[in-house]
Amino acid sequence: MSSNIKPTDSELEILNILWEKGPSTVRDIHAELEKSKDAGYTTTLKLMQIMHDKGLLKRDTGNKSHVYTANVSQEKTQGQLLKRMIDNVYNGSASQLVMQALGNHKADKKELDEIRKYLDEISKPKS
Amino acid sequence: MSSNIKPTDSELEILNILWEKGPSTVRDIHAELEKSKDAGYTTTLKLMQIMHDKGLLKRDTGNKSHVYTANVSQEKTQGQLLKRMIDNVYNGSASQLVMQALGNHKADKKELDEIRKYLDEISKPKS
DNA sequence: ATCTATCTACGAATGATTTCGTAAACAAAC
DNA sequence: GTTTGTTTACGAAATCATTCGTAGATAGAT
Repeated sequence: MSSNIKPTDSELEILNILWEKGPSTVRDIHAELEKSKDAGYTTTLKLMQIMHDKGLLKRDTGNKSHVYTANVSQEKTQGQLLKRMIDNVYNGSASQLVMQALGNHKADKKELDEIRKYLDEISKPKS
Repeated sequence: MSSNIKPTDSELEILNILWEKGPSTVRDIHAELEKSKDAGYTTTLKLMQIMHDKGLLKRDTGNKSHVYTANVSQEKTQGQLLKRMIDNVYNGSASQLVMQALGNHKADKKELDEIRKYLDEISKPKS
């Protein structure tokens, strides 16, 4: 596999911002990060440079301020982390994870209905 | 919070074995671990000593071979890790995690029915 | 052209995890 | 009691993530 994604927690914070906001400079990301934690600017810069080295980000160096973009999709990353979680924490049982997620986080009625609908859909033999 | 559990991957492997097998010596754990990876005996020992220092394990030093037991429950640990995952990876949306888990890991019919039953149960106003 | 702001690059310190070698304690067998 | 094998304890190396200081490049304003 060329793609075995395992971002750290800090890297995930940055990816989340990039997924939501789209292409951003270090300054942009740092401004967002500062809302919830405090870190030095060069810390954020270094993190993003490392992520670029790892292939998690790509960047456009055309301007003075480089513009970074996520180089991994949100869905694929979520999927990989989820699979790791199911394997390592739930011993391979996705349904057990699902039930614990439903139980602990009291989704509201609308969400539950949505899930039910989704269940029906994937149960249908024909699309 | 006295309990903010964040075991590393290696620590989780050991916890999984202890949860399944119950109280075990370092030798026991190491024998299990060797089935899937190779690590030195003293590596396993050191890991378990650190886990004991952290409060993840408790131990009985009565005999020559100390007997270790998990000092955190499987459910609580799963719950904490799951919550962290929902917050950090799914931006707080449990239902989105659920749907991706259902979609990617094609649970079989029996599992799906089980989940549906569970859904109905937690939807009921009265227990 | 010079000054000022900002940005990148680099290197190093810190801290945590993982690994393992070595020594000392211990028990069982001889 | 001495040897042999197993166990614990300790310390240190190797790796990785995180943090930040400093230097040099760059663009814009005066």
